[in-house]
Amino acid sequence: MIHPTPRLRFAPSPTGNLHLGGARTAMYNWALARHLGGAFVLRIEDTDRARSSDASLQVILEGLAWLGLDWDEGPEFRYRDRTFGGGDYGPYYQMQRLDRYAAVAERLLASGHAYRCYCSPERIAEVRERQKARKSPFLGYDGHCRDLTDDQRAAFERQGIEPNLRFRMPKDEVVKVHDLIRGEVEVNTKQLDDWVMVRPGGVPLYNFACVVDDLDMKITHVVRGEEHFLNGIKQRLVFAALGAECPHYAHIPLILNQKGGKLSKRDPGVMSVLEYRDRGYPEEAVFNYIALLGWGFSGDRDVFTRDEMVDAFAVENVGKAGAKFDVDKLHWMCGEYIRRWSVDELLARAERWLVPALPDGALAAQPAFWRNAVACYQERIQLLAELPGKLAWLWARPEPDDAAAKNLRKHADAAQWLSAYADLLESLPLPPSYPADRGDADQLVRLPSQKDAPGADCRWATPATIEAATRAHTETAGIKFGHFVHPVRAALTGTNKGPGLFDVVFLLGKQHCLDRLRDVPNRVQSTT
RNA sequence: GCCCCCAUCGUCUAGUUGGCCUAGGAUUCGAGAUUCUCAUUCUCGCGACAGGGGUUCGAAUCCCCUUGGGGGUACCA
Repeated sequence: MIHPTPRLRFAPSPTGNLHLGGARTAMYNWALARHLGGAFVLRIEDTDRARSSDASLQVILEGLAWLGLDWDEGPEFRYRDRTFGGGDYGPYYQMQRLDRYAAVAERLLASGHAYRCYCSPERIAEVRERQKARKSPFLGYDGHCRDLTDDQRAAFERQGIEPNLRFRMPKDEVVKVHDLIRGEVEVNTKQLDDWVMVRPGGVPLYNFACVVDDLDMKITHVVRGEEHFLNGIKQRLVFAALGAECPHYAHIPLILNQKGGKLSKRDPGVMSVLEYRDRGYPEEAVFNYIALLGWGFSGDRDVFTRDEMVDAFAVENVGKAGAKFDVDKLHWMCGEYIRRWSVDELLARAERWLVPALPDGALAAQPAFWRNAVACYQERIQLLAELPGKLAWLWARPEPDDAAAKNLRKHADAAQWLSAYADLLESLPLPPSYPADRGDADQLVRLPSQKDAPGADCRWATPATIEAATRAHTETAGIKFGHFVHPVRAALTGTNKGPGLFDVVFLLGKQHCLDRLRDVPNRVQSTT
């Protein structure tokens, strides 16, 4: 009887980074565990000592934690204010469970399900070459040591050859399995060879260690990539040899890169999840997006919370076809989440990118100012990392880009417009330029919306009053407002895009506005 | 080579027991509206049941073949 409480696990090997594919597998296990009210276990399969590294382990733990895939049991790990892991079925590192594997291996050896193999790697390779040469439909171990006599074995031992342990696969047997995703599948064991369970020296290999652990940890459902499908057959046979029932298996299709091939290191899709974090992808967006890779939340909604996902999730509904990774939609999703945040939330999330980019201590010194600055870009970014670059014109005099320079030259009178406008702004009570103390201006005025701008008694020129004055100015000067705005924005920000012009003027403050309006056109002309 | 799996707009998908599908949503792309630019928002549009055979009164939905993809075939996981 399978354990009554649903128990799922994600069992990565710390031999590389955690990419979106692995994260999705972890997520589906996590979601199913939560959906069923069971436990989510994290187990580290570190038996490949040559390739396992602590760095990889850290990336995996942190990546999972970042995405909010909290594990009930497994390695203990602190992330922000929470501690994950622990549990009564440990240890959760396979290299700490060697005695368990040895004990089970002994059992299998005694029952005849396993046998010692003394073949050298060279001989194995030779066998394979010969098989290939004669185009054998079967490639794999030939069972050379499958039926060694005691004498033969003793002879090998005397030579000092350390054997590995192989699993004695049934010959030509049809194994019928029910996969939660694939349905009924039949596999003939003649495709499979007697695979190695334990290396010479006692470190187990995947298919063996995995079964011992799934058994010991009372795992009820195994959700993993379809590359493990045949492993599922091998593992099922080990469970049977042990007289145990195997868990439910669900083999999900892989995530494909944009060309339809396997995810490779050079594809953006295979960045570590921590790289996504470091590039300013909101974790909710990444979570939401990868949930959609192979699974549909509903017919008419793509954006949902993690609780909603847990509520709706069923492995049976995961598609059978591989899904291609689409950066465009991920980026859209990121923008979608950023726009849904409050401005304060955005500011808090952006801190990590703002602090290193801004002058020392700037953020802490004038939070209201930066709150306004950031608010102007909430609808204009998809990744948090874009913020410093977008805001740079505020503290560094911008070099007009090509499009902006063009706007500055477009009208013959532009230079005059700018200097006249500088005179106008000079007469207005603009807030002082950053980093000077801007008084209460930033507290009183909330950008980019002018809805909650204060009334006429505000001692500062607000975007609304600046706009009114500007419109009046262009009207008397006989300048078309639409034409006027472009060179001004170009002079002030160096680009032809961005926030409303009067938000720009308000944020920039008096001195910077005057400097740029009076200086930039000269510099542009001199460089052309 | 052999084995297994898959197949709806460019992409992610809805379509669960065949009829309500002249195939729905999202994204991308195109057009328009709003507007000081960009962005947001809104409206409209382009765009798919891989092909061929069946079964059936009726198929995107069931069966077969072909084609096309993916995976496996380790002393990796």
